[in-house]
Amino acid sequence: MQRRRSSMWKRPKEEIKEFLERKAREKFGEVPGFFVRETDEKFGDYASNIALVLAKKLQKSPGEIWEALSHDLEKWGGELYFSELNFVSGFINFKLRDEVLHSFLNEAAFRPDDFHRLGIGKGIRVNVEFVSANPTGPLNVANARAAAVGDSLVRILRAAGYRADSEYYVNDAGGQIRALGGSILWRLGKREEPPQDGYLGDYLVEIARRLGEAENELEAGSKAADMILENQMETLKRFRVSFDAVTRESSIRKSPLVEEVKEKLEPHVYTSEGALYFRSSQFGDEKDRVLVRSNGEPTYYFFDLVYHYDKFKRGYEYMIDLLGPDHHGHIARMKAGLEAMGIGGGRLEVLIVQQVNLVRGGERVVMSKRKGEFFTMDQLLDEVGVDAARFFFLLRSVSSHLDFDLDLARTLGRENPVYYVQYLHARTRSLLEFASSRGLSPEGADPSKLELPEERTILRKMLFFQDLIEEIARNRSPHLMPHYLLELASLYHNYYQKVRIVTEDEGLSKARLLLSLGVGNVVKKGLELIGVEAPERM
RNA sequence: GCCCCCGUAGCUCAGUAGGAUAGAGCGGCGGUUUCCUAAACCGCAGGCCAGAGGUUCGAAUCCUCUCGGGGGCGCCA
Repeated sequence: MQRRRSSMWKRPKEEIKEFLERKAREKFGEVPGFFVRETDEKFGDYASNIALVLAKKLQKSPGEIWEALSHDLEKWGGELYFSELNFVSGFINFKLRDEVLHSFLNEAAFRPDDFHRLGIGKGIRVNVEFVSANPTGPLNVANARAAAVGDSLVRILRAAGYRADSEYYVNDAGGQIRALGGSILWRLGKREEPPQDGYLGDYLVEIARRLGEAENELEAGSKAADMILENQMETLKRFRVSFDAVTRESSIRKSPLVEEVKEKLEPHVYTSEGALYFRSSQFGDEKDRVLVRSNGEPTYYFFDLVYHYDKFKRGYEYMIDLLGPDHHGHIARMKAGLEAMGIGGGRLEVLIVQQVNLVRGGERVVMSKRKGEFFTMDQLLDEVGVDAARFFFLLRSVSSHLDFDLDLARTLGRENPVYYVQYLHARTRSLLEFASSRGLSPEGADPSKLELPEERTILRKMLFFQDLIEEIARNRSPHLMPHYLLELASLYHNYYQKVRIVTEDEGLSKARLLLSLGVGNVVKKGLELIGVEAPERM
C-alpha cells in the first residue's frame, strides 16, 4: 500500500488531551483518568472534567486546579486553538477558533479518501472473527447481523490505524459433518431415515442433487460442507463482506500446534473417568472442562484453543470474536485456556451479538429451526436490499436485541433512516452539479464566509467525525456510526431547507458549496465504513 | 439454582471507563413547495431512566437486593 501524503491536520481533541495530561502531570504528579470530549454547543466545542477529577484526588477545589492550569492553557492554545476558554461548574470548556473548523473542512472537502484517518491504532494487529457459521446450512439473519457488525468494525479499526484482519472459522469436522453426511445420504435415498441429529431443511435436496454420488457419511458430509460453505461465501460477498482468512477446523486438527498446545496445557490437566480435564477453574472458569473425551476424541473446545493459539502465533495482538448469545458460556473457558498457555486472557475479546427478531406488519416473524424453517440471509437481502440491511443491523448496540422491521426497511422516505442519510449524499452531489452548470465550484472558496450559526454547527459536527472513529475503534461500538450520520444529515437537511446555497453572491455560494462538498464526503465515508452505498442520485 | 444480555417518551432505541437542564427517530396532531431533489423541513405533545436501598460533592451510568423479558448452563458445536 502506498504511503499517504501526510497532512498538517492535527486532531484538536487529541492535542488538548495530551496537553492537559502533560501539564497536570508536571504540576500534580500522577493524573487519574479524565476526559476531553465534545460537549453541548452552549458550553463550547470540547469539555474536560480534569479539574473535577484532580480536585477529588488532591483534596482541593476544582477552582484551584483551574487556577493552576488556566494560564498555561491560555498561553499554549489561546493563539492556536481556542477562541474561548472558560471554567463552568467544574468543567473546562473549549470553544475552537473558526479557523480550526475551516481547516478540517478543507481536509474533508479535498482529501476525501484520507481526512478521516487516525493513527491511534499504531499499526497494532487485530484479528476479528465473525459469522463462522457451521457449514451445514444457509446463513440466517443472526449471521447477517454478525456480518454487518464484524465487517464494519474491521473497516473502522483500519481507519483508526489498526492492522485489522477479518477471519472466518469453519467447523468442517466432527459430529455435525457426519450428521450432515447422513442427511445427504438420506436425501440420496441411501438410507431410510435421516440421522437423529440430522438436517432436514429443503436446501439439502439441491446440495444432494449436485453432489450426485457419495460413498459414505464422511465423504458426503465433507463435500456437502464445502458446497454449503461456498454458498455462504457468495451470500456474504453479496453483502459486501469478504474475509482475509478462512480457517478450517479440519486443518487445525492436522496442525503441529495441536501438540504444542497439549504440552502447554500439560501442567494443568488431570484424568477423570477416562476423560482428560483442563483445570480451567483455576483460571477463572466456573468449572473444569474436558479436553479429550473418554473415547479418545478431543472436544471442540480443545481445537478452539488450538485455533486461537494459531491466531496468536500468526502475530495478532488482539483477537476479537463475535459470537452468538448461546456462546457466552464459552468466554470464561477460552480465556482460561489462553491464560494457562501464557498468552493472556486479555488478548481475547468476545462480543456477544444478541439475537435478531424480524418484524412484519407489527408482528414477529416466527421461525422454527426444528422444522428447518428460517428466514435466510439471502431472503432478507432479496427483500430489503444490502444497504438497508447493513444500516439496520448497525443501528443497535451489539448487546441489545434487535427488532428488524422489514416493512420500514423497504420504505422510501424520512421514516427510513438509511434513505434519510443516503438522500443527504445525493442532495449534496446534485447541488454541486447544479452549481457547476452555473460555473460555480468549491475550489478556492473562502470558508470564513460561513458566518451563520447553523454553518458552524455543521462544521463542528464534521470535526467530530474523527473523534467518532476513535470512540468506535476503542469501544468496539460500530453502532455509533449510523447515529452520527443521522445527526449530521438532520443538521444539513435543516440548513439546506433554510438557506439558499447558490445565490448571486459568488463568494458566499462557493463557501457554502465547500461546506456541502465536505458534508457529502463525510457522509460518503461514514457510509463506506459500514458498507453502505452513497448514491450520487436518488 | 447459577451465568450473560436487556428494562430510558405510546413504539423502536441512543446515552453506562460517574459529571452540567436525560436525547433521537418513528407514530400522533398542526403547518411548509412560483426557489439548488418534498426520499426534505418547521412547530406541538410526550419521562418518578422497572422498583428499593447504598457509595459519592455529583448516579440512567458503580454496588446490593427485588420484579419483568430474552438467552445459556453437555465428554454438542
